[in-house]
Amino acid sequence: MGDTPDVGEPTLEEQIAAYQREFQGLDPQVEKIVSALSRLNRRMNVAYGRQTAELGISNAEWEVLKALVLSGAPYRMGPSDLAKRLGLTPAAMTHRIDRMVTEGLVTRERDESNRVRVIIELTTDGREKWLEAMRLASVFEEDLLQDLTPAERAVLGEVLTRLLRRVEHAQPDAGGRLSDLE
Amino acid sequence: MGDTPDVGEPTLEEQIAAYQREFQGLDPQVEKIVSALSRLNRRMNVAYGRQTAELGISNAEWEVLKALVLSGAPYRMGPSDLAKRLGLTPAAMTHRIDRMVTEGLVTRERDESNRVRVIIELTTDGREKWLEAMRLASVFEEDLLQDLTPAERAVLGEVLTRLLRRVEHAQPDAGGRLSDLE
DNA sequence: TCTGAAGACTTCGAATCTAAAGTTCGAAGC
DNA sequence: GCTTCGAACTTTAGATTCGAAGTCTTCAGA
Repeated sequence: MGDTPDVGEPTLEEQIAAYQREFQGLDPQVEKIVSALSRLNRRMNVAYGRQTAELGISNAEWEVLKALVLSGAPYRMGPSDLAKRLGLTPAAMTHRIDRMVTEGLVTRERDESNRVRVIIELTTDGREKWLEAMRLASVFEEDLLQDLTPAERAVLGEVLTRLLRRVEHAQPDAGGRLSDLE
Repeated sequence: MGDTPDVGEPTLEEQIAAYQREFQGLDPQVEKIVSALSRLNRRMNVAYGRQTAELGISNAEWEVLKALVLSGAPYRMGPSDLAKRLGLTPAAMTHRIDRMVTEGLVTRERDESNRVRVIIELTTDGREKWLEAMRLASVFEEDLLQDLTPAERAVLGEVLTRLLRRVEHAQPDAGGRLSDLE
């Protein structure tokens, strides 16, 4: 359980070695960074999923609560805005909202000034759930970064932000060769 | 659709500010690192998805090809090993293999020495697809890290590996408070 | 040999997502 | 005023997944 989480999964080092063996001309350092990023994110999502499950909500529902809270008071958004924010189709958003309404996490009502629009609003209960989830998540995150020195944290934050900007601002056929991502 | 998962998405800085506003007692630097990690990974997966789509395979199929290639020649694995490796249920693995067999990426045959077992083997075509996908992926990854100095790459790789180890070796009720992750 | 247990895979049903078609409402033009 | 177009949301059909039940094979013990 603790020591060998994934029975079939090779260690990061074994995986890098396998890449070198099967695909020539790969920079091991680049592959190490990319593989570690991917694995780290996967593990973190598993951890978040466990924590939110303890609160009786799914990871999907947590995403919706997060979007609503971060939009600021009065914690209202339309389904299509939520869908864009979460990267879902409007259809999936409709269903997800259905569930969350029956669970009392959000309310759905028509906008009286424009009856085509629908307003999704966070309930007090939904906001409480988000706060509880955040308390768990923040403890987890602090623990995760516990062994990093202040200097390491600073460098990590700066470098990751730079990489993110590079991916986000990638222009097709411009400076870099990165695909257009928007 | 999912091409623009972020039309309504706030910038990283805006999101950190929103967290500070809605949840007291959060370390902005920790949140910055965690948020950047999550976003970066999401963008990268979108990019990988586009590249594999160009080759006529899905991201899911790419994962299977990767597991088989990295297992080394003769590129054979059983369905349950593949399922463990990919984090799927055996049921999902059965269906995914079905598709890939009809597409000629892998073959499925019974193990004659133990007729309960099934052997999934990469086809030449499947191996070619993986190689093409790797060529695209490696170009993307090199471009992504292009602006990082050698020193930054070294620190990033080392720090990410350390974080990964911390998550993977987390002991319930031991040194850290991280939950058991598998 | 026979029988029961365990293992490996598949099948079945429910849940969730995407893509596309459908519905309702609002706004612009004739 | 009527019509048409477009926007916002919902509905429907198909795909993929998980959890649980089912099938087949192997192995150990009576």
